[in-house]
Amino acid sequence: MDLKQLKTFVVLSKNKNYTRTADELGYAQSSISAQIQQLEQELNTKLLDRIGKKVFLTESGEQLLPYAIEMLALASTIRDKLDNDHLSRSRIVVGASESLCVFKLPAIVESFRRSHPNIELHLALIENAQVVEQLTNNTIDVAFTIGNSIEHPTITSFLKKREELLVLSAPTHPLQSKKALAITDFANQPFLLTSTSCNYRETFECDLKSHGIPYQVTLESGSVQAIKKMTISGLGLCVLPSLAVQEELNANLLTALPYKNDYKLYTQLFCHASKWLSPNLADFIDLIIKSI
Amino acid sequence: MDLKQLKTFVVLSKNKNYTRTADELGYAQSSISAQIQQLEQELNTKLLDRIGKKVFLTESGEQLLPYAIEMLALASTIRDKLDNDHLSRSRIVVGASESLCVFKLPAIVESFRRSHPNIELHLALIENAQVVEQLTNNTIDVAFTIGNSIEHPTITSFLKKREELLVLSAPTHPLQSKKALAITDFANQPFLLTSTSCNYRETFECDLKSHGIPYQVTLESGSVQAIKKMTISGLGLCVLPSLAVQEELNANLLTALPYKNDYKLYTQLFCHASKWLSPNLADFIDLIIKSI
DNA sequence: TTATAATAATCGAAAATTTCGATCGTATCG
DNA sequence: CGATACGATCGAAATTTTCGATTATTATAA
Repeated sequence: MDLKQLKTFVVLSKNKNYTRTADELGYAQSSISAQIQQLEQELNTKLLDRIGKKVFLTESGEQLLPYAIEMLALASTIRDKLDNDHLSRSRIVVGASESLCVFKLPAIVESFRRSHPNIELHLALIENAQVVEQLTNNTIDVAFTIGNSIEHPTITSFLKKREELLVLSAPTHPLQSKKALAITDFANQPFLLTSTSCNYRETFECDLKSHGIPYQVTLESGSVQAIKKMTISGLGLCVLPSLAVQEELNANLLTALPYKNDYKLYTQLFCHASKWLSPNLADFIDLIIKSI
Repeated sequence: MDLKQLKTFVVLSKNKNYTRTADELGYAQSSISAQIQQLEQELNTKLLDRIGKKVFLTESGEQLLPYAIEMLALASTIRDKLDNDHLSRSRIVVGASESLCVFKLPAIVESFRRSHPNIELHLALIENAQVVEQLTNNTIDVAFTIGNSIEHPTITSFLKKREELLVLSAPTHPLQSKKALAITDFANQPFLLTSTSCNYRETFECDLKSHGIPYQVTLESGSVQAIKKMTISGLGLCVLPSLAVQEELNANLLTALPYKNDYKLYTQLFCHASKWLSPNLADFIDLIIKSI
C-alpha cells in the first residue's frame, strides 16, 4: 500500500474513468490500471467493478475510500507541519555563560524573537567546561560562552573574540591612583570573586597563586550583579570581563585598575560539527556573530 | 513520502541505530540510509543527526514521529477493516420476484444469516424485465427471479430451473372433474390474476388471446396470497407456479387442473458477468443453488 | 598517540518496479 | 453491423530500489 496508489484510487473514485484519471494525474492509462491492480492485490479484494462501460466501487472500494482520503489528508498535514516548522514552530536550546546571558543575550534574544516570533528559545546556563559534553550529548543546540579557548575536532567554532579581563575597584580605591600595577600590588587585597568553577576567577587566581601572592576572598558569589554592587560600595576588588562592566565604567561607578595582563579569555560560539543547522538555527548563529 | 520509508523511520527512531534497523526490517544498512535520505529530501528537512556515534532525532524528526506512527496505524487499520470485511461487514443487494421472496427466500435468508451473521442483506422486489437493467446499473448484486428465460451476453446465469405453471381451482370447482382440459375449456371463466407485468399472467393470457378465448379478470392483485385465498373461496381460477401453491395442494385447499401446457418459465439466478464475486456473495449464490 | 572496533555514508552494479505505448477485447451507441 | 469509447494486457524502456563493498568518522582500548 502506497500513498501514490491511494491517491490514484481516490481520484479514480471521483472520476470513475481511468483515462481521465490518467490525464489528471499525468500517467498513462495503463499505469492507472496497474496501480489499482497492485492495490487490489495487496489488500486482497477487488476495489472497482467495471460493469459495461461504467466503473463502480465495490463494497470494499467504498470501505476503503474514506480511509484513503484520511490517509492523504494526514500525509498532507505532515508536509504542512514540517514545512511550516521551518518557519514557525521550532525550538533552539542555547547553552550560555552567565555573563553572556546577562550582558549580551538579552538584546540578541529580543531581536531574534522579533524576527522569528514562533521559535521557542530555551536558555541553559552552562560553564565552559561543559560545552563539549553538552554539545556531544545534544542536550544543547548551540553554546555561547566566555572563557578559555576551546578547540575540539568534533566541535565547530563560529566565533572567537578575545575578551579583556579587568581588575576593578570603586573609583575611590587607593590602588586606582597608581600608573601601572604589578601582580604583587594585589597582595593581601580583599577580592570579590565569582564561584570557583568560573573561568575568569580561575584564570586570575591561578596568576596570583603562581606568584605566591596572598589574597583574601571577601565575597564568593555566582551573581555578577552582587559582586559589582559590593565593589562599588568599596568592599574590595573584583575581576570581571570588560563586557560585564561597560555600564558601570561609563557611569564612573567602577574603575579598571591599570593592571596589564595576558589572560586568554574568549567569547566563543559553538555547535557540534555534525549538527544539522536548521534555517532557524543558522539565523540565530548569524545574529550572534553580527551582534558581537 | 511512502509508508515503507515511514516505517523505516519509526523503527529507526526506536533503535537509533541503522544497522540494527536494517536487520530488523530485512534490508541492507545502506538501504536504510537511502530511505531516510529520500524522506529527508522529500520533506526538505533533516530528520536525524548523527552526533558522534549516536543518532538523534532532529526537531523535525521529533515532529514527524507521531505523525508517522499515526500513518502506519491508519494503514494497519485499513488492512484490518478490508480483510475483516470479507468475513464480517458487507452488504448484498438481492433483486427477487415476489413469489420467490415469499416461497423460497425466507428459508435461504434464514440459513444465510445464520452462517453469515454480519452480512447485511437487502431485498428489492423486481420483475423479470428489470433484471438486465438493474444488474447493469449495479443497483442489485444478484437477481433471483421466476419468469421467461433470460439470456444476455453480459449477464451470467447460475441457475435455470423449469417451473411448472399451474391453473388452479378450489377442489369443488366443476372443471376439476374433467380428465384433461384444453385451452378452450377456459372460455368465459373468471380468472384471478397477478398484475399485468407479471410473467406468468403474461404467458397464460397470451395463450388465451392467441386462441381467441374470451375470459374475465375477476381480481387483479399483486399479492399471490390474496389470489390464493380468493381461489380457495371459489371465486374463480388462478394461474400460479407450482412452487407458490405447494402447501395448498398438500392441504387439498387447491387443485391443479389437468391442463397440459408448454409454458417456458424458469427460476433463474443472475449476476452481471463483470461483477466481482466477493466470498460472501459467492457463498450466497452457492446457497441458493443448493436450496433449489 | 595509535590501533581497533563500531557505525553510517557513499558508490556502482544488479535487481526490481514502474511506466509507457501499442494493441486487444468488450460494451455501448448510432 | 460498424464505429467509438474505454479498460485490460503485454513487452520494452525508464526509473527506482536494493545490495555489497568500500570509505569515512568517532569513540575506545592499548
